[in-house]
Amino acid sequence: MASLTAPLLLAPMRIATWNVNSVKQRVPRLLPWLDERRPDVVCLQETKLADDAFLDLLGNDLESRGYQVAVHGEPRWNGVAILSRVGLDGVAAGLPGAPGFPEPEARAMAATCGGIRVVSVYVPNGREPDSEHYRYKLDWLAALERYVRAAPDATVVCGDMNIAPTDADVFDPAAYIGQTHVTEPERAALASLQATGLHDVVRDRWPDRRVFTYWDYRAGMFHQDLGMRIDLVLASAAVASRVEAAWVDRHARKGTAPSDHAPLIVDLDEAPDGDVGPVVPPPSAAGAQKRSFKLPQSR
DNA sequence: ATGCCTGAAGGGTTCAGA
Repeated sequence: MASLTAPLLLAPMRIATWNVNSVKQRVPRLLPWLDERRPDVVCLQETKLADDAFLDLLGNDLESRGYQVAVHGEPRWNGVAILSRVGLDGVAAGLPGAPGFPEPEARAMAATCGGIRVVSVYVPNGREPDSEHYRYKLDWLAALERYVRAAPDATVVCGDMNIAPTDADVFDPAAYIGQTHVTEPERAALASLQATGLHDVVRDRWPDRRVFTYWDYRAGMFHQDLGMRIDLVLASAAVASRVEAAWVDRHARKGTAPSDHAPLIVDLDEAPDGDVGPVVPPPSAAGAQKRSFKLPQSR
């Protein structure tokens, strides 16, 4: 009876991740976005809601769309969730051995969806280099790396890493010198995490593009495309080999009451080693990706 | 402008975010 499960494990699958900056405020954007993009698995960050409040707010709307829901939140800050309509098994809230500040915070959860171990993470901000919060961030990242090392072959870490991997991932590297998100220890921690065998699938797909996932709300930063790429989908080889499209859904950052982050969308092919060529993203995303390059602007 | 906007909790403001 293995035939009942084997095809399911190889089914095409759309995984998305989105720092929504309060799921309560984002309901008018989240639900239409789910209907438009139809992701099979969604990792959310910064839900900013306790678990019961999340389920009271969205449980029915998500169930009616076919999603099972796993939440790990707090009343006020942080909070992650995983939505899935391809199974939601082995749900684990939190990150074993992760430090707190001082208490453990709701910054990670994992579940197995469609045969893939999916991890939704909201890495601590770090605030100021060398601060207690910065050290907390680095310690937390070390716990994440330990977790990934013990994870199954098919694993994907999705979320807000709060680190720009390289200078190409910030609109003006000079403006960020000495700031969190770009310091060498943070980047080294991220590189070490990736060195466990995780592929940055959006950058892999757009190696030379200006690709951001976060734009400050202030001063027209999004309109000028002055942002950072700090949200990542990091896929193990078994998952990365199936990627047929990986892009930033800039459309979701536009319009009324957006999050300050855009979602990432990754489509997995059904064939692990198929020879299907790259798939062009939907028109709205293709247009966004074709924006002309701009010189970095000083603030 | 060393938080320009947004959100949360709580209370007439402060903290947090990247």
